[in-house]
Amino acid sequence: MRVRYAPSPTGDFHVGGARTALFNYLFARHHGGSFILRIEDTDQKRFNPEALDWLLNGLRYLGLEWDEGPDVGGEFGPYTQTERLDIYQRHCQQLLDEGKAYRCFCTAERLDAVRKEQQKNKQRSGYDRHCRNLDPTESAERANNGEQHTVRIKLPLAETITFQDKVKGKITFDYTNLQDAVIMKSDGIPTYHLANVIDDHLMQISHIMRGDEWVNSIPLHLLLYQSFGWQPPVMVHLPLILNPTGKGKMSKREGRAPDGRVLPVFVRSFEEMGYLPEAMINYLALLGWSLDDKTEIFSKIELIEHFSLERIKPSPAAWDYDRLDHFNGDYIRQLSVEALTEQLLPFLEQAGISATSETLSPITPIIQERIKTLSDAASQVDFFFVENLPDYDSAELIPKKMDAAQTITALQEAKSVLTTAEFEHDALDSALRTHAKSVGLKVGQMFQPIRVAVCGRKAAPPLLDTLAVLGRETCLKRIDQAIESLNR
RNA sequence: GCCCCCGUCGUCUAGAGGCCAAGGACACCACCCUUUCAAGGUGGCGACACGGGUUCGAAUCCCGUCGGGGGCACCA
Repeated sequence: MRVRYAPSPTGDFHVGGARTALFNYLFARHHGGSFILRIEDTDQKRFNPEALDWLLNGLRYLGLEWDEGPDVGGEFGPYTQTERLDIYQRHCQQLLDEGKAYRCFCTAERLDAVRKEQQKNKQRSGYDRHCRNLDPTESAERANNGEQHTVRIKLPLAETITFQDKVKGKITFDYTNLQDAVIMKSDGIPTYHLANVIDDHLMQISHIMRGDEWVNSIPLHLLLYQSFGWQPPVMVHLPLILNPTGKGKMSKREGRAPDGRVLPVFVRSFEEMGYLPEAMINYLALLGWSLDDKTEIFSKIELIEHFSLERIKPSPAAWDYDRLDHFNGDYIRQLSVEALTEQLLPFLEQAGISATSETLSPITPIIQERIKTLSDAASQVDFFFVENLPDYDSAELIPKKMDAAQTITALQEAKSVLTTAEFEHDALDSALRTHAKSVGLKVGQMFQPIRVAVCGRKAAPPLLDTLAVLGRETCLKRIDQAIESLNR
């Protein structure tokens, strides 16, 4: 089994592409086959020099290592199409010689005009086969004289083709509805169709696994295989990923949620936001594939073990950010404190918080179940790392059914406990509870003011652990500041 | 417009004629736990697009309608 992921380096690495790469990878690993990376850079106009790095880094982040590719080589190289132009030329010439393809001298202007006319007359748009029956000798002569031309494949004029797709099942096309597609552009670079077919054959690809948007070109590709006398690979077309709304295929550009939150679509963005590769892979695998009616969490090893083409669904699936967040939170909670601490450090630094393994590790366990992404941590731990809190919001400081004066009293009572208590969870717990009770306060009436005084907000990690980490000095100082703020 | 594909809770899905008065998960709601926020637990809301067949019996098979998606480039 040999499969390939063959992206075009025109833009950033999209999660849709990542899903395709993942399925190819899982299939290869499941069967002990090879996963090949091929760069289809035949579109010079849209080529983006950064795209290759984005792609390679993205695949590495996801942990989808490839066996053959542009950087690692392999016995079927080169793996970048622009380095294989002579191969395409040779094969194209063969089709020309055998009369299976023909040169087209039509100008872009003429093609435009034809298309416009067809649209005006509500006819099917497509090439009118103007050059199809040019005399071969004349055609060769004009080409030799340097006349600009493309090469088009000669489609059967009346024929129907039926083939099997592993996901979709039987599909039938009528060649009459298709047109003589360009296989070689006038600059001597092949189009996707030609290069893709030649490479898949030469690289001995056994299964073509790619997005659904390609099904319409299967008849053309099949004709190409047939023209060369080659056996086509097994076709596997993966359902498209739709926008969260279910409307249209997932955007190629990052969007924004109604609340202003960025909606990432690039692998790089998810990485930067602190999504764990394990969670990404788990989520991605379940978009269009499932094992059974209950298993949700899969490690990469388990995915490899269970993956099968038969269980790929034919219908498209909408992207669900909430579900991804759920998976990511789950994987974050599975991490050891040490591992999570190390993963968190770069994200905190990014946010301008200078934490270290030593200062962060006591905090990690108390925020672990409160974050969905690694970048969420910054806004949760910030108060541990600042010298002075921003001004207090007295509405938060003062508990319901209490006033400023009562709150000040509560804080003063708390202070008296914290001045002497041992700064450790259990000791603080019993000391504060007992004292609150003895001065006639409910636990919450004392805890809320302390929490806000110390953390600067109501929604915060567990209080006692927080106090213990912060230490006596800081806690007392912040409580004083809170009292002062209430007196103002 | 033409061609191809798809159609189970809002979303991801299980379901390959009787095991389904349709199961799980996310989201949402309620309750429990609880010092807040989470996490966790329990419960709830919620779907076979519609209409015809076939069959003793259909979410599952067939046809049509409707809806959705994709493709119709010297882009991939």
